[in-house]
Amino acid sequence: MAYDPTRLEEKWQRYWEQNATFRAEIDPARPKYYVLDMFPYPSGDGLHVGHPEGYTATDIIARYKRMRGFNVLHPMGWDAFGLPAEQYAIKTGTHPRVTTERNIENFRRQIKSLGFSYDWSREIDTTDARYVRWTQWIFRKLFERGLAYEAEVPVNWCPELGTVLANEEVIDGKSEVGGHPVVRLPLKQWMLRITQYADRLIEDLDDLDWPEPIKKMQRDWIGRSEGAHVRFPVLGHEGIEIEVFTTRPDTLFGATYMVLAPEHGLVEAITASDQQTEVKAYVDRAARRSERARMSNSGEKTGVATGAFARNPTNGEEIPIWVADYVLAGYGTGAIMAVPGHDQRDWEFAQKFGLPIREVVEGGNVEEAAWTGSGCATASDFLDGLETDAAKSKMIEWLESENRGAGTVTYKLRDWLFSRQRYWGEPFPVVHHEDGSIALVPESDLPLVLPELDDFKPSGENFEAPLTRVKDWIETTDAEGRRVLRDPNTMPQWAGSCWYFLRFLDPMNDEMPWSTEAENYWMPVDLYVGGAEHAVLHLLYARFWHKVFFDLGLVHTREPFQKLVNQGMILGESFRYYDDDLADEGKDSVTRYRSKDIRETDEGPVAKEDGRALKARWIQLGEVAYDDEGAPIHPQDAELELERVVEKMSKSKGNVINPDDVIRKHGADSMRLYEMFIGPLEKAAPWSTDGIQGIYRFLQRAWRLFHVGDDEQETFQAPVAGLGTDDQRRLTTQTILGVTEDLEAMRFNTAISKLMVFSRDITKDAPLPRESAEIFTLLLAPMAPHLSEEIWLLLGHEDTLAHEPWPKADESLLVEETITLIVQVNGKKRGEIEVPSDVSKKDAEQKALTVENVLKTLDGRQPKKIILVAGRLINIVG
RNA sequence: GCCCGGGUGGCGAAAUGGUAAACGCGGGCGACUUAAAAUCGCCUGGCUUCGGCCGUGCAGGUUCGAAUCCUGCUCCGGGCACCA
Repeated sequence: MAYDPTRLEEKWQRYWEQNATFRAEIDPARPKYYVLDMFPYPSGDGLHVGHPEGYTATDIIARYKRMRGFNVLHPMGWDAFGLPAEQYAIKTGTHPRVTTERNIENFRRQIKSLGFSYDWSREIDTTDARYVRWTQWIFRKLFERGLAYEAEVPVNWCPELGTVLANEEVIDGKSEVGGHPVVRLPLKQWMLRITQYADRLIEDLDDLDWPEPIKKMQRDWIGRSEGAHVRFPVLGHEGIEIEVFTTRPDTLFGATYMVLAPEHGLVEAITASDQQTEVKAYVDRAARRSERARMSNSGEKTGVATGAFARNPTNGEEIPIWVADYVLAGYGTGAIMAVPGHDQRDWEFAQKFGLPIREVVEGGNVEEAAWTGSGCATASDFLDGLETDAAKSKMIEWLESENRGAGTVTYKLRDWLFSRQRYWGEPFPVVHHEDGSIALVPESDLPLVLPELDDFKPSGENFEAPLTRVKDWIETTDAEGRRVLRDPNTMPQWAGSCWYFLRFLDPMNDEMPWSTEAENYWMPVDLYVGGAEHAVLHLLYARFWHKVFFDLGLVHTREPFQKLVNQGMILGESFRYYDDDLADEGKDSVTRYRSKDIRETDEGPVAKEDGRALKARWIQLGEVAYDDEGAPIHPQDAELELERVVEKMSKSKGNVINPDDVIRKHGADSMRLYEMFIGPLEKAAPWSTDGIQGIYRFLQRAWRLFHVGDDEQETFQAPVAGLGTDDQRRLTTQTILGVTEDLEAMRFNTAISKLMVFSRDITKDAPLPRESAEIFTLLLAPMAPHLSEEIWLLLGHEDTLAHEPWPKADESLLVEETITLIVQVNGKKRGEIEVPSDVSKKDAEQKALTVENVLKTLDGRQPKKIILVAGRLINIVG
């Protein structure tokens, strides 16, 4: 039989399933290894080639670790609540549950077709009532601990989506999903007190084996800063003080004015009567300006004086109080002391409005720019002469002893806005009493399931969730028969993914979310692989919940994910041109442009010729035509040359590769190997339709190592008995060492290249020996499991190779009697010499100096110095 | 603006102080074939007066020796962005 991936892959996938080959059970006698993928949201588009990249990497590690004797937990599931299903429901009336089930079905089929070694008996679905029950159970715990609370907060309301979004889900004033505009308004919402864990979320990063940039992004996101709170009394308003936060208490003597954010609560109270109109106008305007507009002209400072003054507590100076939107209401206290000498923003503001600038730290020239570095304090009374750090401490001491302020820590991280005005999510397990108090739904009543609904539209105008309309669900009675209201909000999609890695440990448990026994054995996750887009959101939220579980005694590790790897994106090759059909009318008179005839401007692409506005267009991958030189051209217009662009795959760009097609044509093993071969896992790389051919050829060559005859009449040929020649044994040993090292370091691309070298050279001078044949099959198995299992069977083994021990290398075979040394003169290669492997420096030198080319280059000069690098080279300096 | 990551053949890439370009794609030549495909073998950085010379974004530096370490610049990708 010729190599027929479809036949083999179906056969072995069936075998693994029927024999439960990858079922994982707790076994205290063996070391465990938990390897996890970020589980997918099952979208309607199905899998794209990007998904299997990370899944293949974890699968190779899972299979490799099994062969190394580990008890491997490798599960898969579905993060299935989410906006797309709900939006599809709004459009078509199809219930999200129906869409979700269909999509899961398709995802499962596709993922299974790649032959991953998941323990499917542990499959979970976050929308399953048996799962939702425990998500709600966890919410109860959060509520009981005071970590969940309701608050009237300014939220990001997205009219288009009809819901609020977390700060993290808003990018440049637009929703991360769909790019719809977002406005700020105050609403009552569920919040989770993640800020209480801010310090631990920073500190515990230190011991994690994560990419440094991801750790840094998390630290920056939490944004811890140390400083002081200082209270400034307002003149003429007995008892009113403005509290500010500063990281530079050492510059207090340089504070020459103060600024309140427009939203600050004291603005109205302190504004002088003759400034009322102006201040009110400014505040109103700031409220109307979206976050985006405020940021876009960040350079230009605006503001207005309140006419009020405050007293600087250190020197008694009276300083003016302004209102300006460069001070953010949500950070610190929403008010600042302005030190224009030593803060660039204050400096710019002071320049524009003619406020005094004073130097209180030496080191710069405050006439020209703010000096934000450290230095000796000056013009600061009792701080004079102290270095910045000492001055800070001294000032905090003074503030505390005078009761004017105190040292403190502030974070950029806000509490987590945890409710959404959506249908397709977990309902909150709470009821609201008529007196406004909140009670938890008793544990025995969980899960609280979603009521049925026909119309999924958000009721946009009142900022209400769709569930508000289900009166007979919302209105209910509690155990004592009192009328109570359920909460119409649902949890955000993050809720399910905050703890799914724990549910995998014990997915059928209906007594507890997971058992202590399972948690003790399996946790933490040893390897977690997923996209870098989850660097802050998912990973921060999941770490937060995990720490709460730790405090509750539900888990025994501080951190859930010991090692994290971000896989790079697989990019697509697309073919672009431009036209002037801006309104997409498809009219006949459209003019098309080659990429070289356009120019990018801030407003978008324009024609170089006449500057008219253009729109980018793409030709679908399969429809591109080629001219005689092989250059891509428009299928209907041979004159129109297309531009090859490597970019993220998307439907609109026509560059999406469907894994089903790839598997049909070349098989799952080829797909797996190709994705691992195109480059380092962490790096983005373009999909190449030609490239997979090379991998397919390699697998065919591997197959033919064990077969004779032509395509029609190929029969298995058993390897010859024994260990083979010395060269064969050496090559086999080198391959074991190389592949093992590469797999340990997750360098799959170089591991594959070593197997290619083996398959090319092993039969060069002698037929394939059994020893090498078996070793090769086992080394290839984690990467191309279907092909390897079939060969293993042909070699006469009855059982799967999934639990065969990993080959051991006999390193003594690598020791050679003679080696080749490179001979360099002044660092340049001039020849080679054969020497005994334990050659002395003297002997090597003597021999090197007989090489004709070396003598010629030296041209009679005496060697000044000789460097011998054992086993590699000898360098003669002369 | 600030902070990361990166720049090596026509392309994906190897090599992290010691022979630059392993492995693969693409291209060329040859074998097999009536022919083609498939397969197998060899060649494939540039220049060359055939001795060599040049070559890892650019300019310097450290070193016997630098893609690798250091300084400055440049371009590309990502993150953050008035956080006091």
